[in-house]
Amino acid sequence: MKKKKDENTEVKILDAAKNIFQSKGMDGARMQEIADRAGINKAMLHYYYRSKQLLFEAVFTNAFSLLAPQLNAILNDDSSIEEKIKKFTSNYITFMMKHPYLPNFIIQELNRNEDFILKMKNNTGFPNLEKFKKQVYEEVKKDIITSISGEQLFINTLSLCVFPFVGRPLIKALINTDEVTFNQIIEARKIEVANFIINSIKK
Amino acid sequence: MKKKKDENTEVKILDAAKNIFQSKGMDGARMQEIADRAGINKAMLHYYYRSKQLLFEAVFTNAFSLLAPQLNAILNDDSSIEEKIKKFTSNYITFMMKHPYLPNFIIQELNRNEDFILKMKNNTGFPNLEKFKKQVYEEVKKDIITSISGEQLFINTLSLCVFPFVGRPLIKALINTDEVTFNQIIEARKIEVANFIINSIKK
DNA sequence: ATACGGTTTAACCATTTGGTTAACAAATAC
DNA sequence: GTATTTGTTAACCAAATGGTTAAACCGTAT
Repeated sequence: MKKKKDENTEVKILDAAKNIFQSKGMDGARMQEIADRAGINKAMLHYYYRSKQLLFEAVFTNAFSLLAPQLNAILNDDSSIEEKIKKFTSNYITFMMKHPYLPNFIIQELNRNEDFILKMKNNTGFPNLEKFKKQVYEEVKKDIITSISGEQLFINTLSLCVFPFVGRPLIKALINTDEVTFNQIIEARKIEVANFIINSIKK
Repeated sequence: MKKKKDENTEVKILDAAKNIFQSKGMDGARMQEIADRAGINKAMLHYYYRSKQLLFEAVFTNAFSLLAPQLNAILNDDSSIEEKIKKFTSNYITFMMKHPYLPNFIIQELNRNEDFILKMKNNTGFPNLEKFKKQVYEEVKKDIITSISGEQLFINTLSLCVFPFVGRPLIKALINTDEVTFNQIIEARKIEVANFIINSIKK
């Protein structure tokens, strides 16, 4: 089987690249460091991925397509807004606790190169908010929840879930707490965030 | 007056460095680009600030001390929690609309080098949450607001204010909107966020 | 006028960095 | 078995980059 070796190497490279890019960013990452981490010669990086830019894009796309379906699945299921909020916050916070590097990586790199998101948008599976927005509109009309736009509710929910991960060092310093306690606070948010939101919008 | 010239240059450098560092980050910034932007010779950067690292730290400290007092002022004044939330969200969002680069810069660089925050903590004027926490505790006890910890309420408030600026490109893509509309949404949040929070915690 | 201090510049330097090459190794095909 | 393709490496390269230096500049005091 001739594929054995190169598949291994290709995966090893991607894993190493993931690790380095996600902790140091595109600009901070060094090709040599990626090669070292993968335990192979630097030339192999170019053999499999041609350039730093392309290797980076592979990592980024990979990371993004890990995050996007999570959003989509919940936004488009058939439960009520309240149910959706509960599922979303709990799932998303759990997910990010497993991949704490991810949100920051994606946000950081999207800020560095805004055009990047366009490539993602063209991918199938890019999250679509239409159903959620319509649903919010309906529930507001039926007086189930207070008057709020789908966009604002979505931004609020996303902010409450993601920001503690992105702003971790800042928040940790501001509330003057250590790593362990901070993780407990995050853990508590799996439920707290949903309650906070629902408390706010439920009539 | 011999100070005239160098003060000008020093300030010109800091301004240019601010601009470059805040849009490209420490790793992405180039000393030559900073010099070009300041309209001076690259050697001057080292004459006034010795190294890239020190120049960066000057910019960072500068940026941070622009943000910190904002927090402190509101957290330590004598109004009720509800008043504080209102002031805080409105002030903070207004502030960030004026400096849209700032939150991302600070968060990005704190993630790159977590030790950095320690230096900031030693500065006088680093925000202190004690009063706010005590106040939340009291208002919960008096049944003015629902049961919530000061930390969680603070994290929620900060998240709702800051995240839309940090995650701007991502959110813009997700809610599928253009720059102008997005700015309107942000503008609306000056009031929306406070209402959202107060709705949630007020009994 | 001249000597002196800080300021500014062009040229230079060592190192790092992304990327290439040419030769070697190891499968696979014939 | 041998030719051929694929995978891997060490050595190399040019460009970029942070930083230095030595000389020039310029306002001021003597």
